[in-house]
Amino acid sequence: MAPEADRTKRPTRTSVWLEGKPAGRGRRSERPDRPGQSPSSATGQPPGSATGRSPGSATGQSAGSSTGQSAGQSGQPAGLDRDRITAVSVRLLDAEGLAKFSMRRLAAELGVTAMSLYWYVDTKDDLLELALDAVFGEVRVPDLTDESADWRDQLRELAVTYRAVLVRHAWVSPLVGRYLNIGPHSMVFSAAVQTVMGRTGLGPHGQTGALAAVFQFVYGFGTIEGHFVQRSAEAGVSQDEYYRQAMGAIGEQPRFRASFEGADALMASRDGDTVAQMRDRDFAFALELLVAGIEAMRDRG
Amino acid sequence: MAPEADRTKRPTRTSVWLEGKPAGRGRRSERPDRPGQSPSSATGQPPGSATGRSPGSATGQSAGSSTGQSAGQSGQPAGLDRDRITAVSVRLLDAEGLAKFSMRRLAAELGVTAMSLYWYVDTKDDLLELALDAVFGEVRVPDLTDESADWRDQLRELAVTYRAVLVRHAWVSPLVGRYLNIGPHSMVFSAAVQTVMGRTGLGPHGQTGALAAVFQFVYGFGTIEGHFVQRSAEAGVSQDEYYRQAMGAIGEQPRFRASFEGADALMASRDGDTVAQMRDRDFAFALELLVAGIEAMRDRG
DNA sequence: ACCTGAACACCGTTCAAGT
DNA sequence: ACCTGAACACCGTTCAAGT
Repeated sequence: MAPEADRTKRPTRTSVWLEGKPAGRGRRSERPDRPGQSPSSATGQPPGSATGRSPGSATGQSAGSSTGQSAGQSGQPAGLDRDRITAVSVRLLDAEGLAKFSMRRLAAELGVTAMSLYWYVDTKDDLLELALDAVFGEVRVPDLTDESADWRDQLRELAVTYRAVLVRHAWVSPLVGRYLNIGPHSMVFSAAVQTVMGRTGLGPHGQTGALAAVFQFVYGFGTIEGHFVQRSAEAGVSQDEYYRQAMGAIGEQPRFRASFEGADALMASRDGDTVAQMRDRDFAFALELLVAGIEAMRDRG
Repeated sequence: MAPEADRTKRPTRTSVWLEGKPAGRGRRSERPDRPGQSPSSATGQPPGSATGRSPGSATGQSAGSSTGQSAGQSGQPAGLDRDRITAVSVRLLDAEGLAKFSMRRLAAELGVTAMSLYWYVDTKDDLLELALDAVFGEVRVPDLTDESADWRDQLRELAVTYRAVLVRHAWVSPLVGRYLNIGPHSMVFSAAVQTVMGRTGLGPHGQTGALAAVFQFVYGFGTIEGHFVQRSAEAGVSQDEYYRQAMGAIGEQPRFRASFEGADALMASRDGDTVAQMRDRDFAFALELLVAGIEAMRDRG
């Protein structure tokens, strides 16, 4: 048989978590060539549960350069491993954003050439998947064995903790859409979500619908909020100052004069609140709205 | 006075829509150097309303190469303008995705060099903002002057049409978070959203919270759905086949055996439905949940 | 007024080679 | 086993120059 045209350069394999070798230390794997995109992405949230091997502290502190045994210039060691690479990736993504994150930049931070990284991961996407799952390790999952707990409280806790992750790590949002999210920490989170939804009293169809309502809302909210927080920080001003400047800039445009009463009214109704307070209040209200909505749909049969 | 250090290469100016010259044909503008990020990004949705100059049909058909008067090799004309560039950008973004969209690729499609484009826009970001607003021209806005209309129907219509845009153009989602969204079409949409929220009977604070609940949900839902649709298309298989393959690939992994009953149960409960049907049902249920939630919060005072 | 060529400072990734 | 240098095929953008 003639060699099958070799299709594209890289055989499709949609997730680091679907590698040949199980626990994944180093070593370029044999790339099982599996297709796929998870049910999570079809319905809005991942399937089962899993155990998590912790990747050390994902959010380190020193943002200088290579910490520890750097290899200098020539040949060997350098003390790399997936966990360290992942941790430094998270730090870099937090500090400089997804757009500026590159294999070369990361390698420099680790005191190594870009090509060294390819011993530990197959692609940049693999690295981002690892970073993504690492920050899902930050979610606080409620005690699911507590039979007496109110599902409303558990749902609120999951929503709040998911929002916090999205805001702390603005780069997470685009990746959630991009990958399977079947890493160990992601699985713990989505298993918790499903368990809690199971306690609402809704039927199976209602559960998936309500799950989408709640967590797609949190995803959207946290995404926009994270962007805003990051932009203000990059501009070196407070969120309130940033907000004020933006409103001013838009208001100055003659194009917008006519259509600006709504925003002005909103501005006026602030009553001295900060944008952070306004956002928190919106989030809290929306969450109560969703809980009330679940109850209403349940009572409706 | 000495020249003020010249900060970065490009003075900050956060939106094409905040250019010096109003209607924006060609000509590198004088870059007013304004700061800002809109209130929309703080609260989740833009401010006022606006009128829209239509950029021709944003979604053209011929996906070959330069349509019409191409300049060949040497000097002049080429028949470029912002509307044509925007329309071709949308076509290219739809066909090949945000990741593959480049100034050079677009220029080739227009039969021109990349540098020509910089006569019409200052940056790639400007171009993406124009494309983004162009597809917001696809939203169907309900008749807001109809006093007898039910706000529930109008809210559903806006949600459905926003979802459709996000799914048809998967590249829209990351851009919504990135830019101000103060283009004419975006403004029409958000003004409609605010008008309809004003009819729910909620107080001002409730309105912004409920607005976030509904439209951040739609944003999240449409984002994930758009990704899934695009991935299936790229893989050249139906959505159902794609879903099946993904489940199979994950299920094969021993790591996931233990944690897979939940997903299996979900799989079994499908009863022969397609993933598209499941998604539509989830969306519809979530939307009714949100409407019921708004009513409950309103009656709660 | 509108378009181009060459150049700068980047990318992700492959491959053959070093130790 | 782990790391590197050189190279390939790309990026966005600037600048001086063409017509």
